[in-house]
Amino acid sequence: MATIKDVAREAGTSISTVSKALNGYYTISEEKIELVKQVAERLGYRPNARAQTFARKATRSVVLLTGLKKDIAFENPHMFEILAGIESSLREKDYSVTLRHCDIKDVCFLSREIMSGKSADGLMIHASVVTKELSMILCREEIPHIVIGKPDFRSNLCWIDNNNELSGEIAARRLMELGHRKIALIGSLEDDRISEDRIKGVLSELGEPCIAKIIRGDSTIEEGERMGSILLSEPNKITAIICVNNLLAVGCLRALNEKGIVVPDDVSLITFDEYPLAKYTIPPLTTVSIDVYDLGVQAGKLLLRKIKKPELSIQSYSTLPVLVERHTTTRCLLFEQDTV
Amino acid sequence: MATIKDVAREAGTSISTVSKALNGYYTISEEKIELVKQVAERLGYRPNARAQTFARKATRSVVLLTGLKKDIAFENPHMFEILAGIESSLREKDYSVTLRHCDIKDVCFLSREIMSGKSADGLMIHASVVTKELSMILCREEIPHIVIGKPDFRSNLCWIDNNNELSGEIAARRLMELGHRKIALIGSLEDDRISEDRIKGVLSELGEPCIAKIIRGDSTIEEGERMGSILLSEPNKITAIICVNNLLAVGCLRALNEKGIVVPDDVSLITFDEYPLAKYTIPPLTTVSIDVYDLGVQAGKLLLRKIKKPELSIQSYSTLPVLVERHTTTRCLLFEQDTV
DNA sequence: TTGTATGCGTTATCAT
DNA sequence: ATGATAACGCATACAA
Repeated sequence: MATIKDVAREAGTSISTVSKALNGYYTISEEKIELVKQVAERLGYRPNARAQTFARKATRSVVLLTGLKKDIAFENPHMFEILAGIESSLREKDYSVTLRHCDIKDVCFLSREIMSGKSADGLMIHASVVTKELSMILCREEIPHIVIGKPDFRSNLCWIDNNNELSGEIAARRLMELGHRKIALIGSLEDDRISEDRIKGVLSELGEPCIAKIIRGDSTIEEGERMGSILLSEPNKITAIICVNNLLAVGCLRALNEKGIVVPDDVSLITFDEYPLAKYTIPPLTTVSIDVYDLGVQAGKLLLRKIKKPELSIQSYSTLPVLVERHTTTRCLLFEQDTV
Repeated sequence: MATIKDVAREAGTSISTVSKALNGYYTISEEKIELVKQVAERLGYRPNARAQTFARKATRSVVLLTGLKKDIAFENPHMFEILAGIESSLREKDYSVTLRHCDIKDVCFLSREIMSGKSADGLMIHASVVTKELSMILCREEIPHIVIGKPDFRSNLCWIDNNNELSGEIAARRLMELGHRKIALIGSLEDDRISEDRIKGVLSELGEPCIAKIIRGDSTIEEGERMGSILLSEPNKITAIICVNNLLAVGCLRALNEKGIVVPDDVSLITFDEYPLAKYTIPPLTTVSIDVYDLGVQAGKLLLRKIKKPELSIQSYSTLPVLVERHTTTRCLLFEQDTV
């Protein structure tokens, strides 16, 4: 295996010239650079990454700390989609991600071990494992980091998340645009923060007069179906329903089917996220979705900036939701006639 | 930041003693080991991983080469579940995985770059990006590797996969056990190797007399529905259906529902894989599934062995399918009466 | 059992 | 523009 020494000898120069030539220092003459590159090519020289890492005092890598228990990829594919995004933006700058399983119990120990052991230049940490203690450590020791998801406590952590409240607003606004004025809302229970945020957004956009009813229950298909039936048995005529997630929407769709109500002609239905079922229902669901891949891309870029300039204090970043209009929403003919 | 030098000075010994004490060399006396550990602890000493990596001439890491395009995590969560398994078995031995996007076009270049640049000790490569040329390189240069999935050509590569043919056999056998003798098979098109393997397994177990019909089509819900209807309109009374994958099963289930046929009382239905819909249908699907996480665990272990002993020539390994009996299969009452 | 000395392959500083 | 050389922090062969 050829080393930098061999290249230097063959090219008749010093190793420092070789190093500079290959790393694009502008103090080396064009001819030397050409020469060195040719020799390197001829000898099949590849810089030893381990030595580079050591000499440069930087690994050009970050580690992602997150739960990786069995079935995680099926229960939470979002995380891996984010990971794919992260990888892409890091790769662009010649950085790499390494994956590390992590409990909430050992996140502090691990973070310390990784950073003080210098096995990575920065940390990405899934919000589900961050603690206040960790937040202290990261900030006090000025560790370049970014949390994936919003921590559920106040801190100086740097985090990135999607904006569920905004998603709620977008869903509501779209229904309004389509002429709907009697809108019901099927939510999850109060301890589901995502659900609460979306509901908040919906309400802020809709205003009281348009809300026909809010109803909450467990986040399952069965509960969605139950709540859907309740909604339909009410005297107040509803023209559209917002379901706070996929499972509730599927359940609700079933309830509508059973009662012979045609979607979207009789009632429009809108929900959030692509996963797990949005495109498999009949008709496929209109949703307000997140570009999770892009979330990862942004997370990677942010962390890279923090690594270059640790004093930088970016705090948080939210990605924009997008409306994916499939086949459960349509113009409300009822009110259409009023306005025309 | 304390280095090994500092520890040596504080402990009043040499750095080599410190190194040995901390790395469990048995030539160091108990007392010295105790002393060194205490000093190290007191100084908060952490070995510099970059220096270790350099001195040891090993990174204790492997890289996973696979496609990571947008939406990959939703289209192919299996790969990430495997990844989680890989991480777990590597972590146990203090190794780590780093993730790297890779096209089929640049897999050779990348593999070479990573290995000759010494940025990893071994390679895991997804079958979808391996080529014959790559296979030559890996074997000729004796690169510790393992391919995730079976390469679609003969080679000396080391690979790991699940056994779809065996899955087919298990599905068939289970239906037989339940007393079914008139069984139909809904498959994907001939170019779908997974489908073909499963069909092969089913046929080998079932034998001609039990097969009522084989029908093939595109791997979509709609096609599954179409094929299901065809099956049901035949005069030959079917008591069970095997669908080669989730989408076809869901479509078939729809066809059955439409005709008012009750599953599993009138007809049993069995399919393969958990993803994407097996547990969301009514009733939830009985499937023959793969423990993908375990597939990853095994892959990790195998690669580790290859790294320790590169001359080892393990060639392939298959994981065992498991029957997940949910609610679309039941005993066949028709034939039950005959035999009792 | 312990210590000395060398090597690992680069990068980077400072002369020239 | 080029080169000599000192780091980088640890592991390890060998000497004691």
